[in-house]
Amino acid sequence: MNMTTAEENYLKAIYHLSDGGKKSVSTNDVAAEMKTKPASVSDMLRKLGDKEVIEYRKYYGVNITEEGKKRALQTIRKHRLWEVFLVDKLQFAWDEVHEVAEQLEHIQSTLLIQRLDTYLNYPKFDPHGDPIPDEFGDVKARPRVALNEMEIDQTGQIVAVKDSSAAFLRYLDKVGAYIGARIKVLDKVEFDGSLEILVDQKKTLFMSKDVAANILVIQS
Amino acid sequence: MNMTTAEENYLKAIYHLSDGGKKSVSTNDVAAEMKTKPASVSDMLRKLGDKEVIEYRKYYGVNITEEGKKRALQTIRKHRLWEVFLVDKLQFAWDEVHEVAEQLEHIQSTLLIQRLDTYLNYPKFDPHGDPIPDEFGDVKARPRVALNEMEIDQTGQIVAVKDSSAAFLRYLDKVGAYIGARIKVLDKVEFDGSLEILVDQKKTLFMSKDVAANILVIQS
DNA sequence: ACTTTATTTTAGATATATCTAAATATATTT
DNA sequence: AAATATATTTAGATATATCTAAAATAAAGT
Repeated sequence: MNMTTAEENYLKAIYHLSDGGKKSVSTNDVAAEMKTKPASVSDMLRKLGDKEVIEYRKYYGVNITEEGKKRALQTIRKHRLWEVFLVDKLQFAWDEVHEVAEQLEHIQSTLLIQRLDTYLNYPKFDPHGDPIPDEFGDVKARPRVALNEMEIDQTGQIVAVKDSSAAFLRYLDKVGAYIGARIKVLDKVEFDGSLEILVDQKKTLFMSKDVAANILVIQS
Repeated sequence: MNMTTAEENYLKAIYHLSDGGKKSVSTNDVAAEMKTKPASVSDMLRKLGDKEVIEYRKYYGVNITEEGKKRALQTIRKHRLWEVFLVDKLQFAWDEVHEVAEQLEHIQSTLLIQRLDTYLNYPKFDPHGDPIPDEFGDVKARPRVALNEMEIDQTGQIVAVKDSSAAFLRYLDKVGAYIGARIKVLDKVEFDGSLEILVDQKKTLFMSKDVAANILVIQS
């Protein structure tokens, strides 16, 4: 059962919005994510329901099925492999690749993806640090480390905080070190363990060892 | 003015059938080439005519315009660059690449094609020996050599004959050495200059120096 | 519980790309 | 020049993917 490009894109959006199938997703949320109208989403949900990649109850939103999850992960796998190709081989910057990868992910050829994977030497993470599912849809979770444990020149992405008090989150927000931010350790002061951090390739900030110890990072 | 994948494919077919814009092309011929019905072709020709990439007079077939030629050549350029990528980098066999390249050629990104061209080291010919147009649509003609002048292990494609008498063409047809056939010189006999030739990677045949001298080949 | 608000679906369009069947135009034959 | 054959177009469907406007349903507030 083949899916059109539009169907693949909707399924991917539902997968992401549902946090990998954990939550159910509303029509309105899908419409916002896809930058289209709820009416169009209703049409598409009916179709995806018919294909049994989602479970669709009218007026009550959708849940992705196991089959749907598998298919979404295959599309994500293709997207991220192409991103690695564009950055590693064609010298794209990591923020230039998304639009092109959105197109490339819909190319249909199992052989192509196998060969590309081999050619790229079986990468486990894309240029944004996101994990690449294997051909069975399994994802390798990247171990999280506290920011203060990272070495100079190492890069990563902020994924969580240990201390989630409002005051701490306000501070993080203020300095731009939000969840999802790309960071690089520019310097570490031996005396007090404080760090100099580059956030999103533009903003530099200093933080104490205690603050850094509360920020969890996946390395890339 | 953007074109859909279907429009690009029709335009490419018309470009090939018209021999690069030299002849006009009939609706039926396009239908046969596209493996579709003449009625569908009529619809599409009207649309391509509106976009001024072809000149369309009802009941009298089409001629491709200069703008249409330029666009067809860009699609061909992309197709052939992707073929080089698939063969050189991903280890595809030259007869496995067409279907995938048909999809890849429609990816829209000028930067992607520039970078791919650079990455592949500006190839001038694809794995089938066909020339790759440059970004302005200019094509480097590959010099043609007589088959008897080729060395052992050299490969190429039969593109023309010097003696085009019916008898000679009948002979070529009989042995499978038609225009467009891929050939490889397996052996040359020094005594009489006769050759052993592999045709289309399957059929071996022997031919005299005189016959070979009348066959023109582009090398690949 | 009833009313209001927000969300979601349906109905009816539009645009692309295709088809079959019927009509029409061109080309060929006698 | 009329009849026949071939090629081509038009008319009317179908399927996908989208939209707007109206109707229906669910959720929230009083």
